[in-house]
Amino acid sequence: MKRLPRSFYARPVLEVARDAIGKLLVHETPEGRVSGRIVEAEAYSGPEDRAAHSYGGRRTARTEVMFGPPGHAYVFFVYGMHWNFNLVTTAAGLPHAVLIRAVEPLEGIELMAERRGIAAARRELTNGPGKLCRAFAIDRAAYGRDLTSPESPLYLLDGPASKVARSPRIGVDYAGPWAARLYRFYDPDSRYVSPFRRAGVARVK
DNA sequence: TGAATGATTTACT
DNA sequence: GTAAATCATTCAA
Repeated sequence: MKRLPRSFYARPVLEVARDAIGKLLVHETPEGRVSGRIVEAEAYSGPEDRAAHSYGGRRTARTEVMFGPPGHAYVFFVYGMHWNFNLVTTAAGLPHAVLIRAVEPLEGIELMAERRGIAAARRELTNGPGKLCRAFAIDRAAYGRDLTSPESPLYLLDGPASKVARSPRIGVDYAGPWAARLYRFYDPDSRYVSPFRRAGVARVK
């Protein structure tokens, strides 16, 4: 299997978010190799998107990597304890990114369980953006990493075709009309999709 | 320099 | 259902 090339990331952010479902996320660390099938992702299209960190063209040390070329990792820290992992997409100068919200564990499940401090069979292993970063040991060190570089221990592989459903994004109620947009993509058959607002997903306004 | 605040998770009631 | 945990980043002064 070959890691996904830059051309995968260098497309409109909604296409990348949709196509990310079913792809494989791999992280090789000294403790071992972990991988999983991406089952949930969200598109963020700053500077217009009020829900995006890059809204209004806000260019800071944190958002800087989103203004660079596609195929790099945007990793940020929230709520004082959780890391979130994004794919930088589209083109240099356009701060667009795809938040990876959930994966289905494939390899290194025991290592993930150890990092998470729960049983390997639990879906809580990787069914949320903060949880999967903990299980995959993704943190500040991964910020700005080129996912297409042969030397990068963190990368994406092609994966089996997947069903894809859409919904509004999670946790961005403050974003006004942008909160209603169907920018969240997920595999409706996966048990590892994040549990937030299960009922809300069916809510069609 | 200091205060406010999250693209969340977890443990409670 | 609600609330606490906990701190990097941001913005005002």
